[in-house]
Amino acid sequence: MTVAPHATAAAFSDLEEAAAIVRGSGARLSAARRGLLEALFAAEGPASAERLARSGGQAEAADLASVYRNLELFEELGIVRHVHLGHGPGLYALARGGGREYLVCERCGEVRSVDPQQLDEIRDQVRENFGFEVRFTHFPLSGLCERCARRPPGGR
Amino acid sequence: MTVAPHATAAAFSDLEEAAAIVRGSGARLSAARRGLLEALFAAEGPASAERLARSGGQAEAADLASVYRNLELFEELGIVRHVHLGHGPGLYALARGGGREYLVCERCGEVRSVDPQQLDEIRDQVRENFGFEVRFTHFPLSGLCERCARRPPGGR
DNA sequence: TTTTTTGCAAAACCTTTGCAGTTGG
DNA sequence: CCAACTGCAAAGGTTTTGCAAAAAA
Repeated sequence: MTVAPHATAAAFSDLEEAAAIVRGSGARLSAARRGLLEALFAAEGPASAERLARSGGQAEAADLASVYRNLELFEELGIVRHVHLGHGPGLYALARGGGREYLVCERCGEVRSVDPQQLDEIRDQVRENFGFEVRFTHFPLSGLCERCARRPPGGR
Repeated sequence: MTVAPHATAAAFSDLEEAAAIVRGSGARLSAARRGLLEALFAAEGPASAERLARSGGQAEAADLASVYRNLELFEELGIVRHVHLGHGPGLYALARGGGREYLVCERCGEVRSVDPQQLDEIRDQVRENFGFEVRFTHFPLSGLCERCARRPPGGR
């Protein structure tokens, strides 16, 4: 239930800068870590550990255990963030640009990624009514997309 | 990712009426199912399959596979609903009284269950801005509770 | 009796952990 | 060289599936 404590968002705009953060933390920049950074920069959206392991550059997929360990490290360093979009594995993405927030359709699985400020009005309202400081970065805003909301329930 | 299609919420107010729904659907009212219904009615809040299996009335815990199969059946019949409150197992509760919606604190795990109408203002706003029909019955509204929001990040 | 349901065992899925060997600095 | 890191293998927690035996109608 509890979320991993993540450092304040790191500032980096390319692979070299991300690598520098790793080195700067005292951790080693191994081949596996470089490969994982490549995979993260190559991904267009949040990707599973499995998918990142396969796209690391090398022909053979990287070891999943190491991928998870390194994603955890990167998350502590503020390079990566992970999100749970419904059921299925957690998805990891670079923690750039203030982060995205997510809306997911429970019925069809459609994922909409939005800029945090678009949700500020809603954030204000939840804060007023419940004292909750809402964020949809780790668990998304969940509901029915426009299309699914129009179809009657039970329809798949 | 996709959510099980659930029938329109069934109307029942005690174990006998829930049992009648099971029978009425053509399914058999076995001892295991009666025990699971008892466990559901005895639970004060959403409970894991594991916990329900242990509290079915009998001394020995019910078989988990059967519990999951029956919870799925009950969900199709509109007797039960399940919710994912953060990490950890799914939690199951009777689908009575229009259902509750949930706010969960990402940091401390605090769960706040609220009446759906308390969220109508927020629902309206999300519908206007994104066309999304939001509901926090299956995946909760996630954020920081008042107390945690005041503590600086990284503090566990 | 016949069809449904159970209980057990096994597997599937995602993630974590232990450990001996390898590698980065 | 030595601590940090990897790869493999195994286990952990949750949920699903296959199947023969048991129970409901």
